[in-house]
Amino acid sequence: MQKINLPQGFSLERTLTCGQTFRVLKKGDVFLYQNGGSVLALKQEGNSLSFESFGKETSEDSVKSLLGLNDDFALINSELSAVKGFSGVIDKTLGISIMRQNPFETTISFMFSVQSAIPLIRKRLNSLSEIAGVPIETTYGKFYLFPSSSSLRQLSDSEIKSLRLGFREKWFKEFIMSYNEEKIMKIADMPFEEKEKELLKIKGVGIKVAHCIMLFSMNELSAFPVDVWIKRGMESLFGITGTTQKVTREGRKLFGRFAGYAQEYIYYYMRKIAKEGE
DNA sequence: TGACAGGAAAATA
DNA sequence: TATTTTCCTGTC
Repeated sequence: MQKINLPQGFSLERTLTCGQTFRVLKKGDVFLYQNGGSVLALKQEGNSLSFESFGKETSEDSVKSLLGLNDDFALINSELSAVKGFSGVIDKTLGISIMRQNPFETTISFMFSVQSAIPLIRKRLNSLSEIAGVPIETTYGKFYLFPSSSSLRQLSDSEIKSLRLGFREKWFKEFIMSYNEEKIMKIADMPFEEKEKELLKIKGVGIKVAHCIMLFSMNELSAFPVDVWIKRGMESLFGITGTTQKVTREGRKLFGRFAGYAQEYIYYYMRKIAKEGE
């Protein structure tokens, strides 16, 4: 068990459940989450984060990077609150950070997210992991690692069918069959525009999913994924409407280099309001 | 039970 | 090039 001092206001719960990632297992006040080939048991107590690693050992630096703890939240929030009409949103969404996830799992996750609500996405990803992933025993229960590309290639047709991916199935098959880790890593190192262009070449990856991949797994904090919630938010907060392309462009222009953080805040804020309205 | 939720790609103009 | 239509599954 190791401990990390957290930045002021950080919320593990909000960060893991705000929608940027899916395969989180909550066991009481402990969250199980994969990092590389190991499973982390994470627990926050005030400004302290304790973590225990199952499988391979995990360094403190690796946990910090995963959870986006190296981001300068004071700077980010001060820049974003300079945007007229936005500080009220920040006040209600404090503690969320942008995680730095694995591009392979992130691409599949958001490919699965197309025209789907979060519980369904989670179900698909968990089934996939149970079918083809390695189980890791922890003191909090079993956790399946996300499958490697090679084990996904070995799935039978009936196993893939059992995921009930619908029209996403052909994208998934094509992606795993043509997946090349070197190529993805090369894309991750490209400048923003080229990255976006390359990601859009993947079948099943449109502008929203491309921006999710860039923001959550390729260190592009200015990416601005636009889904229905962001459209609602941008309209009600700033009067910005239009196509996904247009809202993406205007959101990036409005918020600048930390637009991705603004996006997470808006997403969390809009969903929270929607829940409270029920 | 039919309406509704949710993005990408193909079709159309 | 910009707008419209089609694609699937799950939930209520």
